[in-house]
Amino acid sequence: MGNIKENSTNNLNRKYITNDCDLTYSVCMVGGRWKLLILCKLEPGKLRFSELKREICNITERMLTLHLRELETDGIIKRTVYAEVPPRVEYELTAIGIELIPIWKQLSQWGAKHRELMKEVSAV
Amino acid sequence: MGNIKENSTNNLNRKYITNDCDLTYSVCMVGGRWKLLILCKLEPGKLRFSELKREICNITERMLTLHLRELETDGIIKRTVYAEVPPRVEYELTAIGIELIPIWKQLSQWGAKHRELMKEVSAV
DNA sequence: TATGGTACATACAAAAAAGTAAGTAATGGG
DNA sequence: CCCATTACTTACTTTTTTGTATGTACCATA
Repeated sequence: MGNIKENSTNNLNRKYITNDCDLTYSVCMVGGRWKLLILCKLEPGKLRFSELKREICNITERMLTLHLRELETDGIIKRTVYAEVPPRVEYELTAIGIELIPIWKQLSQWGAKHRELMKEVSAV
Repeated sequence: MGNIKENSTNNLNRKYITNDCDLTYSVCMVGGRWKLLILCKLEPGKLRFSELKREICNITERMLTLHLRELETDGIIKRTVYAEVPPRVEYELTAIGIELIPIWKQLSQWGAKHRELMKEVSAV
């Protein structure tokens, strides 16, 4: 997220893992703290920076910026700047980003089911 | 992974996010560096600690232990200890763990497609 | 008695991610 | 000229995750 050390074991391991496994690669791509929340908010359509900020309470501007940048770099969202003052910037899912949606739905359902299951277990 | 500070903003935000969103919850559950690789290896069936270690080159015993513990705590894998010397411990997916498999497949395909796409883009 | 294998545990260090606080550019309106 | 608004930067601190190195229990076998 900030600077990474190119030759740290940590970074080399990340590369090794994501090269080796498409699944790990995918999860890395959306693994940041706020990324999925951002993507969820963008599902219905375009949103401005300030709208995202308002919708995701607790996120700081810095975190929002960083995650948006990474998602953009990874081609999952598209950023459009309008030459106005004060500035207007809109974010939206790209085609490949939209392809994630049906998969999310399933993961989401799995999560809900898992959550229920854990509740039952801890209740016993 | 180690000790977490219960009332840090970091931890409170994690809780807020995972409570709010089943999707983020799911991804958190498999978000550790080596977790998905471990789960992939377990897909065909039970494996011993040492077998996992051998199959996932570069992983340290500490990391393998930590991730296995978390996956176990989260009910995604099951740990069976045999009272032998030297010890034998086997790991396998649970029912809810197995339910993740079809979702992985799709995510994996998405990842492969995304990877191709990024290659094309950077080639231009 | 020393050695070896298995599946860990522990103390510590390094790296990365997340969060805090303050500042910036541009310009239209008062 | 001063202030407000928007979408960010930047420098810094804290927290969390990952990695390194070493140690442990158990008993069978050499």
